[in-house]
Amino acid sequence: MNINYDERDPVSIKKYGEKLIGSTFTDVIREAEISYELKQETVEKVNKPGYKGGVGHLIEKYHFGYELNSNQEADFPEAGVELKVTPYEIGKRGGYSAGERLVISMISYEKPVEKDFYLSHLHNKLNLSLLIHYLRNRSLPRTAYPIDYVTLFSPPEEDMKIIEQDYEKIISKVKDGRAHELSEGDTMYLGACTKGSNAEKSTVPQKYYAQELKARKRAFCFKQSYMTHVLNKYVLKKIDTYESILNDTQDLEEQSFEDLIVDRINAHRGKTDEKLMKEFGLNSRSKRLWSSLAYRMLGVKSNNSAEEFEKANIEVKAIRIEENKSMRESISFPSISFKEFAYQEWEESDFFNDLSSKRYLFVVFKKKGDKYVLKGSQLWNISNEDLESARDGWMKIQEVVRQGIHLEKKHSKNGKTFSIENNFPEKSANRVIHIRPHASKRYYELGDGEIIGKDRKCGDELPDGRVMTKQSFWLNNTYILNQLDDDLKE
DNA sequence: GCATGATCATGC
DNA sequence: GCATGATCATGC
Repeated sequence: MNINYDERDPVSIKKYGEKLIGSTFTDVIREAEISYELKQETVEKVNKPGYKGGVGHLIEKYHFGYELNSNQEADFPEAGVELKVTPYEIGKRGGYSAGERLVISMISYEKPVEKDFYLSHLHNKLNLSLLIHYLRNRSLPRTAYPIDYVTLFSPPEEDMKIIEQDYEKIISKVKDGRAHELSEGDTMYLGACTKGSNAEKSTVPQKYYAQELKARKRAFCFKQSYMTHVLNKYVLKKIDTYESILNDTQDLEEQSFEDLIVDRINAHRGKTDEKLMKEFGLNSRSKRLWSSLAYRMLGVKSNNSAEEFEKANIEVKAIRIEENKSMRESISFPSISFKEFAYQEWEESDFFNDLSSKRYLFVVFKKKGDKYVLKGSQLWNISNEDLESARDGWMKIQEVVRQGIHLEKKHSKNGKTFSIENNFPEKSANRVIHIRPHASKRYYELGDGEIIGKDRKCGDELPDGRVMTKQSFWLNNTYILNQLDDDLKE
């Protein structure tokens, strides 16, 4: 490959990058100006199961011809362009999503924070990126992944406003010596994600602001949900399907996005479900009713989704509190694949990624007579401390799966029915999470040849080959109730 | 009254 | 067809 581009010109860099479209990483290595032996070695190395985050390096080194640097400047300083090689995936239902969050730069605990976002090194790095998207298909070796899209991307002004607010929120924790309280779910589009293999190895003193307190190593990133939006809107150029909550960026001059959405809901405090239904012209008592009410209060007219919420991974969750102050439902997560779960690291698990980066907008209704009255709303995400508790529960459940779960038939007293009991920790064993079935029918293959249930799709294979009904992690209803602001519970 | 396994039912 | 919000049934 003849390396030929103008490193001062973003468009020239992009044009040169576009030569990659249609290639795989094997092709990139094949074109490199290195010995045959080294090429062989490189392919082998990249395809090893544990190989980390390096396919981007192949492109930097062999296609663009520069050595990687981890300095604070952009990769092409004269053009102000940062090169980002990042995966995307095609879901079961044909939707496109970002494969990962996009890491931008480390958060330093050793230097004073840069107070002005627009003058910060971070802004310099995220202002203009050359995104190179490859399709990740886990059934193929890594070097066979195809490079499909090359796109210059700058966050639009309305996003930059929110990114700035996110930045302020993150640096104010660092500045207060509270970096140990940072969490990716604290913010909207720009997150503070963990870095390093795990908490034991990657916790360091907050040298500049609180030497005595250690905090997890973290980096600024664009959240995965934000990158999914970028992929669909700017890379694939799909037509926008989500309504916005913000009318224009003016909305953010006076208050933060968080305050704005909570205020919009809270303006309706004290109204009954009946009254709200009438006000918004909703008449069906379907299971969508509660979230529909929330979106209408937010000013979203048609859908049960909003652009900002999709980008920020905010989920609207209606919470109904009974007259005895209990809450019926726990909050479910996508079902588990036991074979993956059994030997996964916590911070690489789907559950961790989901739980730590997700935010909920709780819209709380309290039962009064035969009606529900709106108490208000609260934007919530799990604290770092509680995430540790969840980790503890997760690991105990994982241990049961590794040991080989006990499954036992238990007949009811009259002998007419039976259930399959397991030895997962019970709900009360962990403050934050529990595990429970989530499928339309039960399905078990008990290993002795006995099959219970008809629909194999409702089951999930265990590492030892047996099958049990699909299970999900749930946030305990008692925990959620405990997290609500006092005035929402009264 | 709650825990736990099980299932319903809507909407994409 | 499937994910997921919602709810049920049994037993303590």
